[in-house]
This record gives sequence, C-alpha cells and structure tokens, in this order.
Amino acid sequence: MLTSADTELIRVIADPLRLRIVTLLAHETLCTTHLVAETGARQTNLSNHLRVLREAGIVETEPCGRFTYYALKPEVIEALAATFGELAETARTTVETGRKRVC
Amino acid sequence: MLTSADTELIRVIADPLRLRIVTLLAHETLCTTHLVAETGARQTNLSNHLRVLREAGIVETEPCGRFTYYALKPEVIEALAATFGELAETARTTVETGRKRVC
DNA sequence: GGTTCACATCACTGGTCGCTGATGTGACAG
DNA sequence: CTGTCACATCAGCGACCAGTGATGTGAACC
Repeated sequence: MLTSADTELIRVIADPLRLRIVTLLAHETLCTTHLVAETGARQTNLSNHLRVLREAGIVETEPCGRFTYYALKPEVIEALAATFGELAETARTTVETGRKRVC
Repeated sequence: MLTSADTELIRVIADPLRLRIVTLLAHETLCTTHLVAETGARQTNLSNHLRVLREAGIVETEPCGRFTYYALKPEVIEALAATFGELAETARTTVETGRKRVC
C-alpha cells in the first residue's frame, strides 16, 4: 500500500536534475566533481539536490579524502518498483473485471 | 532508459492528493462525486488534479449521463514499474561490482 | 422553460520552491 | 601555515504552483 512517505520519496525523484543524477549513479558511483561535469549544473545547485537525495535516503555518501562519493541505494529503487508493480497489478485486475462503483 | 517525459509523468504522480486518487482508482473505477467523498477535497480542486492526471495520460474518462467515470490506465503504471525495475537492477549490479569512477 | 446537479474552466493570490552568489569548512599540496 | 580544491551551508530573490471562489456548460428531472 502506498503511504504518504512514498509520496515524499517520489516527489524527490520527480525532478529533472535529480532523476538525471539518480540515473547516472545507477550506472556508476560518482563524486560531486563528476556530476558537475556530467550535468553542467553549478556545484551549489548540485550540492543542494544531493542533500535532498541524501536526506530522502536514496543515496549514500562515502568520503574519500577531499572527495565525496555518492552511491545509489538499490533497495530504495527496488521498493519503489515493487510498489508500482503492485499498484499496476491491482489496476489491471480492476480494469479487466470492470470493477466500478455505481453513482 | 529514463527520459524527460518520465520526469513529467513521475512529477504528476508525486503529489499527495493525486497519489491518493491514483490509489483509489487502482482499486475501483470511480466518478468525481465518489472522489470528493473519499478524499474530502473540494470539487474544484479535484477537478484540477483530475485534469492533470488526464493530460498526463494516467487516467481516462468515460462520461455516463451527468457523471464522469475515471479509470486508471494500468499500462502506464506498469511501464513506470518496469522503468524503476530496470533502474534498480542497474543500480544493484553497479553496487555489487563496485563500479566507481576514479577522481 | 426553469431548476438542480455533476463537472469543467477561469482568474487570482499566498505560499513555496528552486537557483544563485556569498561564505564556511575540512583536506591535501607546497 | 598558506593557498587551493572539493564540497557544504546560508540567505535572498524571483518564478511558479496549488488551492479557492466565481462562473460556465451540459444533462436530467419537474
């Protein structure tokens, strides 16, 4: 079942730049410098978005000297995929059985 | 692969009231009156949100006399679930193989 | 035709959010 | 220890958005 917590999680991902970051991190663990180079966004802006992703528990950080590596947490995305999967399945059976509330 | 179109789709769902509507419609096809009763939101507000969902192609309408039935389109949610599934799988292998770009 | 009901659209506004420049901090190099 | 680099934080401003009341529309009932 979807909760309000899921809303917040989805809201965090539902941003062009953040989705871009998430996609990049899904393929490769990167540090901020790389993300600046890849996205072309300002460092401050990226730092703000990374903060949001961190606080939402979507990514985790690993300091390495002056650098900070950002890694995507697969279980969060997996949980999201599962949630939407269940929702899709429910919707599918609703449509196929023509479940409808009368007015 | 995630595109900017997906961003818009996710953004539309990433709203408390709209996610509530989507969840309700996943279980049962309803018309606006039911949604007003279920959510407690104003009719105008709901109509606005339903418009957004309709324009995003997430729901479809079926007029029935004075009433308008709203039904969730399962294929949209399925596509979303599949997209996140692929993303999660990519992230999983990235973490397990320790794929990381050097600074 | 007039009324009521279900629903959509419009126009406005208050609050919020995103981007930015400035600045702080901690780590390495020399 | 001084400068530089990587990154975080802060404060402020402008743009956008969400909710609302007013209003439009079209269908049913009398």
